[in-house]
Amino acid sequence: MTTQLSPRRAPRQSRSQATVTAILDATAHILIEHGFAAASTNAVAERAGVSVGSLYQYFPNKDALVSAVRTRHGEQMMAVILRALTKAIDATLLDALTGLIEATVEAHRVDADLHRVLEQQLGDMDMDEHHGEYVRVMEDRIVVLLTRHRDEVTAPDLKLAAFMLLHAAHGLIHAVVLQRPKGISLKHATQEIGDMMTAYLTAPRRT
Amino acid sequence: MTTQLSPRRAPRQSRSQATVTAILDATAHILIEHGFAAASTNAVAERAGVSVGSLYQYFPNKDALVSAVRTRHGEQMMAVILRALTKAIDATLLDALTGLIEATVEAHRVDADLHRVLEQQLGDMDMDEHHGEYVRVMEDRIVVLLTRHRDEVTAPDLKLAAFMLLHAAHGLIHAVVLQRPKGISLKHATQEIGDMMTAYLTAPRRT
Amino acid sequence: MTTQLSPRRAPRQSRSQATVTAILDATAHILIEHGFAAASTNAVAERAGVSVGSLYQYFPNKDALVSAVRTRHGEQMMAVILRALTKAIDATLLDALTGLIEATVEAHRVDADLHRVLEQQLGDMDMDEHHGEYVRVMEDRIVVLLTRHRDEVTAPDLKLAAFMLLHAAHGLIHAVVLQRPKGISLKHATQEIGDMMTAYLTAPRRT
Amino acid sequence: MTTQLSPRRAPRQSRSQATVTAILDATAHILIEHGFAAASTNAVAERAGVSVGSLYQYFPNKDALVSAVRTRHGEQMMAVILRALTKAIDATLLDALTGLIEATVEAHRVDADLHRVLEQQLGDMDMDEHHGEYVRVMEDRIVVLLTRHRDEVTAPDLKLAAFMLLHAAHGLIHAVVLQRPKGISLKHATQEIGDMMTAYLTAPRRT
DNA sequence: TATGAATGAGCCTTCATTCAT
DNA sequence: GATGAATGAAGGCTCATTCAT
Repeated sequence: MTTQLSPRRAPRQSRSQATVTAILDATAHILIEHGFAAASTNAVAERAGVSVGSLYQYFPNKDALVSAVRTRHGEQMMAVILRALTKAIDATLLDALTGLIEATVEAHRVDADLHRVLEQQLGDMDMDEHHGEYVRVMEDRIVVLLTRHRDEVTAPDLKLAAFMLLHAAHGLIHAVVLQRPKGISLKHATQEIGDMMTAYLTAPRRT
Repeated sequence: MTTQLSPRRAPRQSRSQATVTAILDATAHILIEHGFAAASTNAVAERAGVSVGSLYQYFPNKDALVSAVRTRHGEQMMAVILRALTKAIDATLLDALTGLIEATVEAHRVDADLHRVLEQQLGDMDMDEHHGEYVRVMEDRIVVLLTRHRDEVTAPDLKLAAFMLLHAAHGLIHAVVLQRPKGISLKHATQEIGDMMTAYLTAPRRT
Repeated sequence: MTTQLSPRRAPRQSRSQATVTAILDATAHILIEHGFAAASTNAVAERAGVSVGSLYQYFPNKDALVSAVRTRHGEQMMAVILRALTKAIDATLLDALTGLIEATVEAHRVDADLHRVLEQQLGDMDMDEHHGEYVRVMEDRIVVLLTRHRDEVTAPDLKLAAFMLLHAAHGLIHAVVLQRPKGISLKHATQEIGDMMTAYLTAPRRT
Repeated sequence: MTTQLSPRRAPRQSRSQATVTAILDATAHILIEHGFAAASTNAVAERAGVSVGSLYQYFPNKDALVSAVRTRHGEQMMAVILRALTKAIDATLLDALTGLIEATVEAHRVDADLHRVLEQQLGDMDMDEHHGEYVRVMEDRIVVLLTRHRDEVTAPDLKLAAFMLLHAAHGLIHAVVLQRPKGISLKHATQEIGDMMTAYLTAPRRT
């Protein structure tokens, strides 16, 4: 999780770091504004204000470039979410869940459009080596969270419960953030998701 | 919901209908087996056993072709789901939900690979004109379903509840069907999703 | 040795044959006039009066194109030489040798410039799969020729003698044809080569 | 024939001389090991342990670089051959010829691979300004040699004889060294070439 | 002088689309 | 209508060469 690629406009930043960042930003921007098909290496280079040659100095090929954008985006999202997860250590189950959901919503909002584009166009390539790991990490963390509140949770299988939580919430957050349904405020939606999760976790179970 | 995409002349299925179907099938097949990048119009035409020229007789351009595949796929999924919704008219709330979920799982399973590929590569194009409509139709139907069981449902806002149901279930079904997590049977997962939905709908609400 | 690619302006010649020939000719021409470096696929296509696309309809890649040019050239040369070899069946040894040399000179003259360019630039690629075979065929034929005149030939090892003949003559012919030394007529040179070969073959051997 | 390609300042070998040598060596090495296509200026510079910038300090462009390699190689070969020619001053004609052939074989063997690569890729460039001169020098020397043995030589035109000798032997040596034919030892081949040359020079001439 | 990041023309190749047959 | 050869814009990528440090 060594995230060095993220924003950092601090004192020293090598020339090349700046160039790499510019290229990554340009790629993301074109991806968002014009889609994958328009993200030619020439277009990216031009928008980044560098030559194609320079682009290839830092990325061996186009796939690596898109991959890097995806990695950076994934790292940013994970960072936000894990921070929330850490902060929730001593909270109520509901508060913890709410915090996690809010963080995830926030993470998706950071770069909602990029997120949308990135979720597409990956099939061909390596289908994001990191994505699977992220999911696993989050499932584990949620299991830890649920374990800490074992007495309140009626669900027998915590691993299953974590899986359910994660993917139900993800589906909802996606719908809320990316489709921006009218008539439902983000705040309200977040709360409602928390309610659903809580209901699921604490509902009386059929013996 | 059985749609005819093109001129229809002969009783059962005209010559051209057959050609269109062949082209659509070929496209879907290549999409599934070799991915979007391999789905060139020439490749599609060859696999369909027609000339590129013929392909362009029925589809103005490649986008229209992929669009048609997506539309057909969407229609098939909708057909399955709506049938379940209709069948569930007189069922228990839980049975109705379970039936709906099962149907959705089934719909996704029908052509899981195509579904996956299709979820990618849309950004550029029209982002599925129909998809939004489908979602709306389903939300409406779910509202109808919930209304019929108004007394059991504690959720105050049925439109919101429908939204929640739809997207939470969708996220889960996607995860279950497309990622095929080990250790969780499809049947068990379906049931668990039903439980979550029920728990959400019938949980005691804070006043 | 099925040479179908050679000049033939006879009655029926399919459209594509003409196109292939045009491309091959264009390639040869550029190779001769401007060298390997200038023989870009685009340049070749333009000179051939077709589009790059068409070029790639007939040749999978640039290497295949150059390879085809080389093959065609080789076939043409072999045809000339083998014809001479066949014609020499009943001739004197000296006449046979002279005929062979004349034919080889002629073969080299056919497209001396192309020959020169082609002798270069092959290292990278397959180094002409055919070239080795050609050499072998010629050595064999020469052995046959020498055998027919066994009594006149003092050289003990005919295979070695064939090797010597072939490569000595080749070196000389190259020098004569490609460097066009002043002061030595082609005719005279050819005769002198014949003399050298005869001298070698019939010289008294140390026991 | 020891040539200094560049500014010379320090007594034995200046700093830059060493750099030039390193660059030349690197070029030759890459040419031999990976072929012309791989010999990019960047690759050469890297292997030489200098920067591209430095490379361009000593060679105005890539052609000049390859040219220099060719020149150096040619000089080395010439040195070997001329030494043999000088040593043969008082020898028998046969011994002189044999010595010359052996030297030439040796010269070709010194860097057979480089020789092979260098024989390619010249068309575009200056076609070796020196090569022609070398040939001329050698022809002259051979004429001198033959003159010294005028009584043994039946060939009337010594210039022509020298031409014949040079190019026949060259063709043979190339075949022997570069193609390494199986079944013929280098020693045996050298001897046979000597025999052919002698046979040619001393054969009875038709009046 | 040495360095090596930056440049960008140009190369090979693909593929959506057209149109003469 | 059907065919498929032909088209050529555009894309990914390389590499000789330059120039600010």
